[in-house]
Amino acid sequence: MNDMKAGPEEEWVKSGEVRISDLAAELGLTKGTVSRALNGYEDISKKTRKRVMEAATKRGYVPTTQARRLAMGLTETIGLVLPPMPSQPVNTFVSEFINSVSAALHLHGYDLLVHSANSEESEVEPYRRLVQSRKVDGFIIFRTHEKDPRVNYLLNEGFPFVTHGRTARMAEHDWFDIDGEKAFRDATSHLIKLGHQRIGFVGGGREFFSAQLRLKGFRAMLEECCLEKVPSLEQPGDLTGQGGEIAAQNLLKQTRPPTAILCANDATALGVMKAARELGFNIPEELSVIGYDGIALGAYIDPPLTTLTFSIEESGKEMVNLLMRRLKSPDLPVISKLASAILKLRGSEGPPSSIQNKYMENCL
Amino acid sequence: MNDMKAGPEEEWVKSGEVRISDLAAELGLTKGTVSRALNGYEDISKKTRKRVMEAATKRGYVPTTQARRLAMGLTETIGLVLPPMPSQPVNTFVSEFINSVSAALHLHGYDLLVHSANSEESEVEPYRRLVQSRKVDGFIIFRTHEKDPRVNYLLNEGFPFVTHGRTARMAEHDWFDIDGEKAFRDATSHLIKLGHQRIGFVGGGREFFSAQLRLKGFRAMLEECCLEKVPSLEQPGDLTGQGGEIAAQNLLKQTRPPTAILCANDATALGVMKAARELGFNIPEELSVIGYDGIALGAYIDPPLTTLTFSIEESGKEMVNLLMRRLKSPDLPVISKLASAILKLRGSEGPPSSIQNKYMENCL
DNA sequence: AAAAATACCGAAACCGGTTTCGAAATGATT
DNA sequence: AATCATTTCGAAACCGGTTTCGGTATTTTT
Repeated sequence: MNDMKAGPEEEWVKSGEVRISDLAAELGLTKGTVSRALNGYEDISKKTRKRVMEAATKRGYVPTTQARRLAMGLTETIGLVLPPMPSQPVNTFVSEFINSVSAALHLHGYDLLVHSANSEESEVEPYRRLVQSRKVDGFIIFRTHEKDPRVNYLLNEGFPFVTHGRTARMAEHDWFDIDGEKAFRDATSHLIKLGHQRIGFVGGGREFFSAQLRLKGFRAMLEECCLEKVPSLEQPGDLTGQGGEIAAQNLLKQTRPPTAILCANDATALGVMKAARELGFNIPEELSVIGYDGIALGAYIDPPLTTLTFSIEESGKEMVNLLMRRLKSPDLPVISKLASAILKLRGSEGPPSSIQNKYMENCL
Repeated sequence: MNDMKAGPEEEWVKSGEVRISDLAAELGLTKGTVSRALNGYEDISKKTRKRVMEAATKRGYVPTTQARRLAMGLTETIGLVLPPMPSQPVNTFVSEFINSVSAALHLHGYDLLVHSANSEESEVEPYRRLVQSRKVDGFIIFRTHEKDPRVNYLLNEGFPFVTHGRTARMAEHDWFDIDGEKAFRDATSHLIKLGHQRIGFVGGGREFFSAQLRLKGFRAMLEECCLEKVPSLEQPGDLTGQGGEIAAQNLLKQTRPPTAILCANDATALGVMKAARELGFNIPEELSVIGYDGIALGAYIDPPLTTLTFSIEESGKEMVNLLMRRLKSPDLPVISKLASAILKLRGSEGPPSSIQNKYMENCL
């Protein structure tokens, strides 16, 4: 009576009511024959196949996934466990990543199971549960640690997975990563060419391998340009805005504060900028800041955040490719892919206010 | 030889190798008996039950999820379809939401299947596929439209779901929502009390019901305070930073620009602030800006963004509760829950530079 | 035209569980 | 001691598909 606007009333059977046995009975065939007809087996005559397929589309038959998967002995599902979210999640990365992974998996007929990690239990526990209950065929892991218990567990189990980021055992598993070392070499080089000589660095937690590599790139470029390494200019962080604030305070309250700060990610950079403002530093005139991640938000702040950026979509796609390959042939040799980040100049960096290039002439 | 550091070598059976039939054979029982023993049926003697459970834990038996679900005729899986991401996703909301939903589902033994929407196909297509292939028992839907094709489809199918946000057919389905109308009444009232009389509004797309309700709250409070409604001060947006920029330009280039702008979400607010800066408006002295969402990043910009905020974790939890109830008893009457947002003052609003309270005395 | 090869489909086992039903063993009742 | 009620478990069907194997019907070969 009152649902006239609910759209055109097509002659519509409710979805998912017809089983393969119904179809078989209707056609005077057996389940097996229908199944083979639909799955393109060669031992079915063209005539019957056509008959079957027409009946299938007409009746809207779609195989029950659970049953098919049970029979075939696979789940066609990939697990992704969200790390416990920090209290201040600036994780625009995560949703984009999930999106791209999910889309890429879909092309292969796979589903994405997203599981949240309970921070009270061990990090590997969710993985253990998913493996034991056979809910997934493989994992996508991100935010790797150098010594990663998840990686250890899965390697030990011989369970397929791909990581976003390297680990101490990267020779033993497939991985995809952004070349953070090169990225930070580039960023550091950029700052040096602008004339900076005292450059600060705010890292991620020591547990994250990627953060270490970024630090490594930073140090390498300093050395290459004959700039002395000042330990007090290297501050630890935790990849959050708050961590950035604290680190920046430590840096800027020094007697000789840096004229530029490199940050392990954008959230950190935002914290650094906040602290800098509060301490009266103008950005970029008195302090250059560069982040890492390329979050869209960075373009909207003042000044827009210069950052190292990469394609999350590509990351997801590549990782899925690696994983699919592994699932198909578990014994293939381990491979990996290293993509590079690009420096997106947006305005939070510039030449230092007082240029003193006394060391510069020694280098390029 | 070289894997000595791979952790203590426990005497460990590879996970997931033992089936219920193995267990049964080992115990001299049948599959059925073992199954009933493990599932707490009353017709199993305490002695056997104990024997079975001990053997199960000893051998590390965990039932294969696929098989159990097939037998029981349910998937214990909830689907969540990500809307096609705008090119500039400031979607910190999404990852937090996924996280909280996933965690809540886990408490009920349910899994979360995250599916990405292909922007080239119809919005309901992913839902249709998931329903037909019987991959999920229900859906979590967010970002509802007033006339939402997804809702129409699922209602028509009689398929369980809960929405985050209301729809035109909200009387027919369970929903959870934030009271955006009240939120914007509050925010508007706050601005009026500060002395603002020309207040701009940047909405979301007209397709989003929530954006309409926010507009409604804005208008209602204006009227309540006897401020005239100026159509040109209501600008459409699209919930992105870019949309905010354009809308702000339209507002601020008017001969009598507003002294405050309310935004349908934080991303929009960031775009507004950017445009305002570029047009030479000081925030908050010459222009107050208020957003909606409470994204953590808002605290790190300059000035920190005042915003309407709510608990995403609570949202996820409540929605899962509603959905679980529905799955248990499909015929229960529809219920809904309305939570309220709170105005988090951070600094992007203040009194207008030139206060002209000529209308104020008529009202509270 | 008989024999051999091929095309095509039915029957049945299987994936790994759950659940119903009935029978045997045990205990309680008269 | 015979009858009845309970406890306890085995047997088998079932969930909805896939896949192997073998047997007709048909075609090809000689």
